Amino acid sequence: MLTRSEEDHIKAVYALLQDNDSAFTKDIAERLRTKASSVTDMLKKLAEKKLVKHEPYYGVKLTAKGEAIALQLVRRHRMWETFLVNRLGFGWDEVHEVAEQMEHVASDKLIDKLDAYLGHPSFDPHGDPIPDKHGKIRARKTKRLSTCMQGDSVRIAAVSETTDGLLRLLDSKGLRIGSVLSVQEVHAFDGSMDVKPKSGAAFSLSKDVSHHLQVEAA
Amino acid sequence: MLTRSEEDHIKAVYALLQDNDSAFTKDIAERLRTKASSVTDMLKKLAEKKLVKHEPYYGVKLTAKGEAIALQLVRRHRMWETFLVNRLGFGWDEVHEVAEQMEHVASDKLIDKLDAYLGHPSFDPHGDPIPDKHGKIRARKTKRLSTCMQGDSVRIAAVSETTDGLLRLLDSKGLRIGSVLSVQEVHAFDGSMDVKPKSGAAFSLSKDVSHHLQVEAA
DNA sequence: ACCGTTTATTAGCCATGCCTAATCTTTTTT
DNA sequence: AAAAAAGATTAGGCATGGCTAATAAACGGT
Repeated sequence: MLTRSEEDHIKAVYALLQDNDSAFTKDIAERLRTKASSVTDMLKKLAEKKLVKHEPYYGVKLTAKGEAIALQLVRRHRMWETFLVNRLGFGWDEVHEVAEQMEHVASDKLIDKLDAYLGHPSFDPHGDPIPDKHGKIRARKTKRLSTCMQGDSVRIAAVSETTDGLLRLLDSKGLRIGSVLSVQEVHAFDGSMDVKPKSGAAFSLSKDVSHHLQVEAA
Repeated sequence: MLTRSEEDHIKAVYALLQDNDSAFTKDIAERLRTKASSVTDMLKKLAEKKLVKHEPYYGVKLTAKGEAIALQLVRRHRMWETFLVNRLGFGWDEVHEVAEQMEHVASDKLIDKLDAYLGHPSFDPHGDPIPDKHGKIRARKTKRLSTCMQGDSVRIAAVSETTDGLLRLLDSKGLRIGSVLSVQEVHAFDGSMDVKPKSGAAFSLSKDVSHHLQVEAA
């Protein structure tokens, strides 16, 4: 059995490995609102359990076993988010904290039954893929909106940050998963871009925002 | 904020106070599968927080504040049990452990929404009352089947023990919440009684069983 | 190639929540 | 009433998972 803290560290490493190919002590500490020295200790412990490969001073990767655990946690987290939004009527900006607690409830049978109850969803309310029972993630070819060029027409597939602020900003502009928009202009100066939704007036998005929007060709 | 262990101790005290008018260190320890000395430490801590009144050597009671917390925990526990059985299709003998974990998820909004989603249930799958948002418990006039006399006709209202063994035994005899049965004979020797369900043949129940069946007049 | 900055690690401390063993209290037996 | 038993508390120890301060390694700019 893993402790809650061990699970949190594995999840943090997994999340960081999505963007970079090695995870660093400092970033893990920041994510967990803890200190680098605490993280070093935990990495040592997880390395002994063969869940991570830790090269001191050079960052950490997950072993196959560690990744499998991370995928289960991601599965549980996204499944509960789906339940909270689709069944209980929470807003997509309200569910992260609660799911963070629920994901640590350990029962395979529970998640299997929940999966069936929700109709075996492949994506959570933020558009992120839900790993299946065996940890398989349904592949999609998406890219960041920030990498798109003038004239591209795209559909929003996922929002890769679950802070209240970003989600509420999208709500206020009428953007949600599935929204289709075309890129009007990209400003080299600050990376901001003007986009026009299918119906409605064009508006501008900062690079901070477009960077976190995963889109697919529309 | 309370820790998980603090919550567990408060719940144990509450449960013991249902049957006796003071809770003892030894019994709390047994319930929590821990040792008496650990319980003493925790009681001291809870007493400082004004959640229990602890008279060393003479047992412990809950303060109003402590009882309010216990009622919230009971509410969460029974609400999740209801969800697991009524929505996810778990058997009533399978849900205790999982609910034990889920009850520690802290979010008032979550429980409010779950309450509405389940249709504001007043009783859980074992027939136990679910305290409302303010901790009020819907009163019923029930008694233990073991206190009934020959000729009484009663309906099973609740099962006051959530061990797999008892629940499966009831399942095997076709007994569930709402079952109606009449008392044929009570044996003074061992306290066992012969009962006859509305439809079907009579059978015998040991005192261990009848003691845990809460019934109301049918 | 060196020096300063950034990042990691180690060493040592602390709180929590558990434990065992020893020492009370209270209750029960004789 | 004294002895024994049962139960509760205290004293002291241990593992976990945090922390700060001190040290070590890697990196970036000159």
